[in-house]
Formats: sequence, structure tokens, C-alpha cells
Amino acid sequence: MSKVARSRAKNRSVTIRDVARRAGVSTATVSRALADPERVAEATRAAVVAAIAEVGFTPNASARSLRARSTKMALALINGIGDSFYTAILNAIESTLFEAGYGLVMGDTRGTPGREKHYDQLVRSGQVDGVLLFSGRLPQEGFDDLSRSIPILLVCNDIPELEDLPVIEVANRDAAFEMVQYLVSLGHRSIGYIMGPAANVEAQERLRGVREAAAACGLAPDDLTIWEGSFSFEAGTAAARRFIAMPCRPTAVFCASDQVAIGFIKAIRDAGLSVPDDVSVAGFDDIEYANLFSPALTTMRQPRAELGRRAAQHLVSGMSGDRKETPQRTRLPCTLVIRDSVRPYRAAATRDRAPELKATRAGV
Amino acid sequence: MSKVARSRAKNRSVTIRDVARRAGVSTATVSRALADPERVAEATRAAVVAAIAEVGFTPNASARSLRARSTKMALALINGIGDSFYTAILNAIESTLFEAGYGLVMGDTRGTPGREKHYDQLVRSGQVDGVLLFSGRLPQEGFDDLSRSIPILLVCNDIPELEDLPVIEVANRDAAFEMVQYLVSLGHRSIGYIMGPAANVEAQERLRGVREAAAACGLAPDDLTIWEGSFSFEAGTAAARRFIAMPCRPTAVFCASDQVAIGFIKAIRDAGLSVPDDVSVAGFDDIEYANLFSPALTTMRQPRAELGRRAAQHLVSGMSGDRKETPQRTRLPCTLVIRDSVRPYRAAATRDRAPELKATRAGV
DNA sequence: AATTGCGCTGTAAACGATTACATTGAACGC
DNA sequence: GCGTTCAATGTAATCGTTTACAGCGCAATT
Repeated sequence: MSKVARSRAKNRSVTIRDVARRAGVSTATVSRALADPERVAEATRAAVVAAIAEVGFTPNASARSLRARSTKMALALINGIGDSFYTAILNAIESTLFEAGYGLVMGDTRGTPGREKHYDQLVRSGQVDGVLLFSGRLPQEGFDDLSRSIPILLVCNDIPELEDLPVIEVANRDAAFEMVQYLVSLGHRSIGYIMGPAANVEAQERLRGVREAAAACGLAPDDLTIWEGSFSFEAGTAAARRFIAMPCRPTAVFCASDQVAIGFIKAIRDAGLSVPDDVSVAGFDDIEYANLFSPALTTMRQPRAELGRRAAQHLVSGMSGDRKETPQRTRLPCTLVIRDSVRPYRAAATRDRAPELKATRAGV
Repeated sequence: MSKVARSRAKNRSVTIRDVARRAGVSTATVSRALADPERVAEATRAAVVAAIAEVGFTPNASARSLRARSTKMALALINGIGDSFYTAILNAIESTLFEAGYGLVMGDTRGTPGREKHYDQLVRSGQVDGVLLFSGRLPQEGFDDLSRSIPILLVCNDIPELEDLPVIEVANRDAAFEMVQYLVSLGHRSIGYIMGPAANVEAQERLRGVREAAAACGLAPDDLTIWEGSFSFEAGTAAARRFIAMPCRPTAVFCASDQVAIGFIKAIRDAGLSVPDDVSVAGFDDIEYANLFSPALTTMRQPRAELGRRAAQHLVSGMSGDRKETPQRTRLPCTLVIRDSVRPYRAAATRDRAPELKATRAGV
């Protein structure tokens, strides 16, 4: 206890100067012994490492950053950290950044200008070497200058105003196209689509995919029912209410996210309908629980780990000075994951006579 | 384009000196005008802010940190960022830290010594002002000195070797006690418990609660079946296999986490049994999907947002120099969330003929 | 009129590392 | 024996801020 108090009083940290004194060399030599050991005699190098161990020295990061003009940190800016969709991406990002010697700072704008301004200052103050913009944004003002002085990358976050920024995302149009194609291939010809927020570019791209697939498969415009919403559970329940009220309901509903799909299915079920017996439901994302849900969700898997890995790699190459303009836009393909929430249209028709019919698909 | 190239070449940043020159004052005055405007004449203050706006100045964080010996950053160290259990906690932490003017650095040890060492260096280098140790650990060596020089807080992570560190966690014993008491109150007298990793102190505490509740409710030691495992989905499926093989099965199973419960239920169901008809299952945590799962999970809710908020508050008060020793151990209460996966024993008894089997068991 | 006090500001020394430049001494070639 | 070279090291400037200390007017006090 007295030991604690004593240590607390002494606040001076052990610096490179202490090491130098201890090893009987100059600070420059100590620094060199650490930075590139080749440039220093073996004997002195040994003396330096011994001295470091003896005095317990760790180079001060602020001093180093100040001199080197680099903090070896990257910022991931999100609007809503709480959304577990991002965890797998962030996981891969941390991993890749770590490998490259970078740390990860997390920020959440929560869509408020105050917070956006704050994080803007954070990066302008040089506290990070690069930025990954997820759903988070930065203030418009002076953004161009900022993005010229530090690498900024959009991840799953296609902001139209920021045309000239590199983007890493998923092939949204193609993914939606494929899903609709799949549904049609199972015999569904009346399809509902719960799109995300209308303002969201990714949602727009998916909608485009849905429309193009419908056209390509020979569906009439009336065969497609579009509900606007968001990516949330509630958007699913809201759409379900409208779905139930329809006189002629679609036989399959494609949702903009797994959350939406789960909300939709829950509400459908509460109304006494069954999935997939009465209606097939497909999701998007393949979140952690898509497979655990009942019925296990048929969905479009976003390669989240790969997304994170690629984003981090791209950012790292930017931060380490590789200013060669790598491809401005990377679109990773999604993969269709077939589980139990979607069923061929004909099977649905025979539902009443075959109650014991069990899904032939098993989850993982 | 040429503009881009030009900007890139010019690397010198705008400093406080530029502002000083522009405003016709000294750097000290500029600094004061920002730090506490009271100490500077109104006219000069105005001139300074004007100059700042004109030259576009943001104070350099590294220089400031170097001088102030504080980075205004905190590290959250986790073993497995990918686990979505933490997202709600981290969400609250980011929020609280932000309010107090601190940023959040995320680290993942992944249980490897190399990474632990790395993050140890990170905090020793002064890159952060405080540390929240979740499941992540730091190397034993020199830890005492470290924890004396910088606030470190354990969150939901009771490490026995680190007795004198402040801890914020959940009242694990009480929560487990309450759950078992609840199950018994519904008539269950043969209860299974899938505990977490045996080495985990939190799991041990919960086990203690289970045992004490069983004793308090007058259950015999044989009425309790304990399976060791982890907090994962797989631990649930593994336990389910053993459960199914039992001649006289418990009528209720309490799981160390919702993940475990979901795994258990899935496996139980695949074997043709039903929850809660054949067996009641309770979880722990109340993760995001506990309510979406079918059947909706009866579980013990960990107050994750509150946990994060309190942890961050405690850490902030430590980082801002409040060295008054606040309570070393904070235990927040959990709340029982009753949903559909647990059912009274008697209700199960009316189901069909199977209960007779259990009735004899209960008669023991 | 001299002294004191005070509000405002400038000068310069930190903070702790990196690194350009200078210096030393030994080896080597002639 | 003397310049040349080169490896190894030291000296000191630098990164951009904060802040202790000091100075300078000007008003108020004696």
C-alpha cells in the first residue's frame, strides 16, 4: 500500500536518455539499436538491449508519432456500433490492421453533426493515419482537402456525394438479381421485396437487381410488390402487416436484411401463417443467427470477413504510402445460402396434404 | 488532378505558429485563447479564432499528448471481438467515453501471448490513458507496476491472479441462484446445468449459485446434473447429446449462455424432442436474438449497456486523476426474463404419456 | 510620486523520440 | 607515412504544443 502511494508520486517515466546513460552510449545509438540493429556494433547493441531490460524502457508513442508524423492507428467510423452486423467485419479489420502494425480506433457518429465534427477533428489532429467510413460520415466542409491528405475508404457505404473515394462493398445488384432468379426458378411468380431505406444507395442497387431479374425472368411489373422500409426488425413486422392485408399475396418475399426477414417471419407467424408453408422468405447478409433461427434462413451471404480484410489491406497500402491508385471500386460477390425458409412454389401448394413433409435441407 | 498532386507534395501541416503569425500574437497566446479564453483579452481572442479559421488549424494530437502526457484514449481489450455479446457493452462504452472526451481503441488478444505482449507495449508506450480488460489479458510480467501507473479495470472478467484490480461484473451467483429458484418454483426438481469453462471464475460463481439454490430449495445432490463446457453454441449441442442419452432426464436445463441454450435446443429438436414440451431450457445473457429465437428464450438478462456505462465511468474517473479508491468490486444485478422456453413442470405433465417416466423420477 | 497589484502577453524551456550532420578512429592502399 | 574510406558513434536540431516565468503597461493605493 505504501508502495503504491510511492509509485504514484513518482510520475517521471523512463526515457531513452535513461537507457543511454545506463548503456554508456548516446540516445542516437539507442534509437538506432532499436530501429535497425545492423547499423550498430554487436557489442553496443547487446549493451543497449541489456540496459533496456534493466531500466524497463518502452519508447513513448506520442514522441515517436510527433516526430514520425504517424500514429500507426486507423479509425473505423460507424453509425451505430451496436449493430452486430459489423462485428465480423471489424474482427477481420482488427486482425489485418494488427498484422500490418496498426491499431484500431472505433468511433460512432450516431448520425449527429456534433459527433461527426468531433471525429473530423480527431482525424485532422493527426490522431490516426487512415479512416474507414462505414455507415458513419464526416462533415462535408473541407472533406476534399482531408481526403487528399489522408487515406479514406468507404466500406459497405456508398455515399453518392463522395464519388472519387475508393469503395469496398458487395455486388448488391448481382446478389439481389441472383436471389430473385432463384425464387423464380422455384416456381414463384409473385414476389414481394422489402427494400431498405430508399435513400440508401446499396438498397437502391439491390432494388435495381430485383427489378432487372424480374424483367429478365419474364415477370410483369405487377408481379413485384415493393415495400420501403429500413434494415431493421421493425421494418419486417411493418411489411408483414401490409402483406397480411393483401387479397392476393406474393408467394415469396425477399428481405433487405436478415433482421427484416426475422421480423417479417415473426409477425407472419403471430398472424397464424407459416413459413415456408404459406410463404417463402429470403433474407440478406447471413448474420450469425440466420442459421439458428427457425426456420433456418435462406439468405444471401455477405462475405463479411473478406470485406473487412480487403478494406483493411487497401487502407494499409494507402497509409504506408503506396499512393498508386488501386482500383477505386471493389465489389465482392455474395453467395446464395439455401436453408429452410424458402420452398418451391409447388411444394407450398401441396402443404395441406403433407403436414409431415420435412425440409430436406439441414443446417450446418 | 494536378491539384491533388500538388497538395500531396506539400506535406507541411499548419501549426500554431502559423496561426500566431497570422493573428499577430505569440503561440502562447493562441494556445491560451483555446485552452481558457478567460485569460486572454476579448479582442485578441477574436483575432485568434479568425486566424484559425483562415489558415485552417487543428492542434496536433501527438504534440499535445507528448506535452500533456495524456492521449485521451482508452483501450478495450477483448479475446474475440467477433463475439456479438460484447457489442452492446462496447456501444455504451464508446458513448460514455465520448461524453468524457475520450476515444476508444479496440484490441483483441485472441488468447495468444504475442498479441498480449503487443498490447502490453501499446499501453506501456503511453498510447492510451486507461484499459478495460474484458476477456483479454495482459502479460503477468510487470503487470503490477503497470496497473499502478495507469488505471486498469476488469469488466465481466474476474481474473483470480489480479485480486487487487477493480472489477465490474454481474452478480453471477445471485443470478444463477434466482434462475434455479424460479425453475424449482415451477415444479422442476431435476435440473441440468451446462456450466461454462471450469476455469472461468464467472462460471464458477454461477455454479455456486446453482448449487446453493438447489440446496436451499431442498433438492438432493443427485437432482442436479452438471455438464462442463464453454459459452459456445457447440457446448450446447455437446451437452444435448449427453442429455439425450440419459435414462432419466432432467426436466429443466439451465445454460451458461444463450448461445449454449440455442445450441442445446437445436440439437434437442433435431433428436425429435420438443422445447419446452419435453424439456424446459433457460439461457443466460439475453442476447439480441434471445427474443427472436423460437421458442423465445427465458433467460437471465445481463444489463450490458449499464455494465458498459459503469465501466467507462469508473475508468474515466480513474483517468482524470480521481485516485480516490472507488469500490473495488461492483456487481450489477441481472433480471429474470420470462419467455417461452421454460414451462411449469405440471403443464408438461399434462402433455401426453412421457411424463410418467419423469413422475417416477420426481418421486425419488 | 513611488509603490503595489493586476491583466495581458511574450520568451523559452520542456515533453521524448528520430535523424541530418559531424566526428572519430581504424584499416587500407600507395 | 599519409591520404582515403568507411563503420560506429555523438551532437544537436526537429516535430508542435503547453506552460513556468518574466515583463510591461496602466490603474489604484499610500
